[in-house]
Amino acid sequence: MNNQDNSKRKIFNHKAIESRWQKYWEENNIYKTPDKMADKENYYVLVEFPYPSGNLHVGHWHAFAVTDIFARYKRMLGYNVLYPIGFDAFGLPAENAAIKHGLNPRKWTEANIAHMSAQLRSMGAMFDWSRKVATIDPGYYKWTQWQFLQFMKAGLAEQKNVPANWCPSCKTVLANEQVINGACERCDSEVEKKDLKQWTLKITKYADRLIDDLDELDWPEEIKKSQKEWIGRSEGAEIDFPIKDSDEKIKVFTTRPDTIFGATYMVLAPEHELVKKWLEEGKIENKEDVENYIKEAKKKSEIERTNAEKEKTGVELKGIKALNPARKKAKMEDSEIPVFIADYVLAHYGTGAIMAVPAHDERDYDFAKKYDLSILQVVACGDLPCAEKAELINSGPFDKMGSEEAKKEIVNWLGAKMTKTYRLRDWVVSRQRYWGVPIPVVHCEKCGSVPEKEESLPILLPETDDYLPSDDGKSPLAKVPEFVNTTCPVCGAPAKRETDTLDTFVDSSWYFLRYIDPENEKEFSSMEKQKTWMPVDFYSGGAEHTTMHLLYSRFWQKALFDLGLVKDKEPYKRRLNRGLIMGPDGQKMSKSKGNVIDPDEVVANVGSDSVRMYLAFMGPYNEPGHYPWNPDGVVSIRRFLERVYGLKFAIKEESSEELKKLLHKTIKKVREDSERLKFNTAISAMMVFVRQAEKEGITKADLQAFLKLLAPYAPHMAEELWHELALGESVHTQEYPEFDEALIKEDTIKLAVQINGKVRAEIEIPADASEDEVREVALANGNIKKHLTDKEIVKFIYVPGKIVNIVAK
RNA sequence: GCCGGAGUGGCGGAAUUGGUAGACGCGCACGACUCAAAAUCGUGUUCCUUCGGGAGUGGGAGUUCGAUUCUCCCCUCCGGCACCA
Repeated sequence: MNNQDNSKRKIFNHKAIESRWQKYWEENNIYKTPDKMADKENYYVLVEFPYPSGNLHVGHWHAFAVTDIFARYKRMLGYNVLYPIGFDAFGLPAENAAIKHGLNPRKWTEANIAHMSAQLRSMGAMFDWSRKVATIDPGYYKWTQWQFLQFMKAGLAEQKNVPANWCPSCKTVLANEQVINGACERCDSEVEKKDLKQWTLKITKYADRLIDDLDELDWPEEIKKSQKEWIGRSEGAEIDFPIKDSDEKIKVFTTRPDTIFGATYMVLAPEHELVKKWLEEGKIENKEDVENYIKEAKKKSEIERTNAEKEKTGVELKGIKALNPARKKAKMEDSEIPVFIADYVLAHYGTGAIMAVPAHDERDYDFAKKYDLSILQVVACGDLPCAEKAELINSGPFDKMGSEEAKKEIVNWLGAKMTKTYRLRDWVVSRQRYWGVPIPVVHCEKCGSVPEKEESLPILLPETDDYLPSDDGKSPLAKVPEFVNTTCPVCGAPAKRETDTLDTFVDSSWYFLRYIDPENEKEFSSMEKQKTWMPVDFYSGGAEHTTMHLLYSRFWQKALFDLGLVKDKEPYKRRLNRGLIMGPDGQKMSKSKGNVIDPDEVVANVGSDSVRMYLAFMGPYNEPGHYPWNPDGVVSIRRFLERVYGLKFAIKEESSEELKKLLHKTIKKVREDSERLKFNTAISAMMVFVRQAEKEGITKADLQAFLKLLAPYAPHMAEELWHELALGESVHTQEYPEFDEALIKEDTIKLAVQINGKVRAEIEIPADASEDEVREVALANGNIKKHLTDKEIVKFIYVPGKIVNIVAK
């Protein structure tokens, strides 16, 4: 047997305890969350809902079980806490499984949801299952379609030609956010650029607000910064450069209009409209060279083209000359400048054309050197090329003016305008795959692309057995005639349905609004419910969603806000990016590495409480570090819980003053650490307390207080002991214990005494001792005396309650 | 290249406003128990040491009575952006 008499730990049967209390909680509806409770404030704790894959993994436990600690803690503090659960259930894995194993994606997904739900219940989390949401339910996606229609009517959703990212392996387009280093986010295949007609959402219209509204959010700075950089706002001017002997103009975007007098040539992207036009009109003398260059540029992948290391190439458009508008207006020499095409200028950024200022831009400098173009310094910033802002030179009327001032002055003087440009592209939401929400649009020969009637929603995803995507960019839905052939909702003539489905990130852009009103058949989420729950108070999720889900759903919320459909312009008040659990070898868990930890197995061995508490103990929850799973670590938490269980045999009538003090210090520490998500140090404090209580015994009242502290961390164990000690209904409906400030204060304190910054002694003094008293005690100390022999005290420093430092020579 | 964040024992980590660096846990060592092992309990555990001490939070300088904490320079790792005009 594991339990000998010398052990204070007591083995418990975690399986019996878990099933007993999980059943009890369910039968008594402990976690059913009302929309309103008298004299309780609502608090909404959210975790990104999972994709229903085959099995729960450790990452799911880390996400849901540890956040559950926080939710339970808030609940005990007196909030009416909503902690919902659901499934983000459309998406490629189901479809790929269907193709590979001949399964039905809906059946496959629903089976996974059932299995995962059972696994999730084993966590003993305070999920309110009555609010469960799944994006594949017609009752849910009806509203996804409905919101899409509202966006369409508001001009926020439109079908247009875009340079789309095509994944040749998934055979669908992807949004920019879903292309990671030129590869598909899902399958890692290299993504191709194709011009395709796709449904897009106008997220770019919200670029400024998506940046500016970040300021009000209680989010980690690194997330805000990443989003800002992803949106990539840059402020500058749009300036027209006239073409010589023509009415045409080249519009450029520049952040440095102050350098315009040094623009000695221009560059257009090879795809620029004007190049096409001039070629057609026969204005370009070296037509063949130019056409060849364009062809070559097309062949290169995006990654090749945007590699800064690569030597710059380009071709001059012979027969075309542009005029530098500033030099011309100031009647200066050399206002006529050559025009090039070069692939270092990108068609989809700014205006697709630049004024090149080789003296003050490294890229332009390299290019000018290579093609022997003139380089003219116009800012006194040092050795060329230099981009620092400084006083202007060789700039006619603007000489001696500083860069910043000159920017505005020059733009004004030229009659140009200041403007902003963004890296962010519109969100391409159509997917050429089966397992998603059908886009509720009908294409009619007469009426064009028209929205479905709202009363026809949901447009159900049809049953089929051919899920194979095709190379021609058509969704498998195109192969289901009963689905495709319909009538126009406007004129009633025969028409064809849109066959693309929506990106799953659309489904997840509003799920938190459904949790608060899951049964509503009239609205996607009523204003009334929003008033009680929104915005989300605390949102925990993975760092990988920073520029995907987190950005999309903020946009979605803002778009709904503008339509008067939601009450908040931001969906999430506080956001936390969680860390990652690694394999025992410190590597990312993967089947091929054989370092995957199966939570079911560990839970079977040591119990749910041990697993959730170990995951909370590994490191600070609010720092997205990488924490290796230590199999011995989870066992150590189990040992801790056995000590806790053993405390019921250590109950005595009266406990020591010391233990009482320790209890109140522990309450303070655990409470504060839980609030700041430092569950690791909260657990450490509980361990210290338990060690002491075990040693000297504890009163029932003190144990009761401790169990309340433990309850959010080890809900089953806390409940078990609560009932064994006959303390009342459920520990989880109790109020959080308060600490007594008077008990935390010490009468005497231990003080380190340093000589010249080195600790030489430790003295014990009354907490309210005066400096003179402290000095007396310190100088009387034997070791201090010894170290002060032959030395003169220069200075005596006493920082009350902290330290004594004696400076001696 | 630019911008963030981080770097602390063998390992995960702690140190809330500058005040005894290494809490708590893992691992390891020794002891108790045992025929023995495991388990358990106890003790120790940053490094060096002539046992007086000395060094020490990536490296180097600085401010301070005192620096993991503040300032400057450098190195490494992680993340975001990157031919973005």
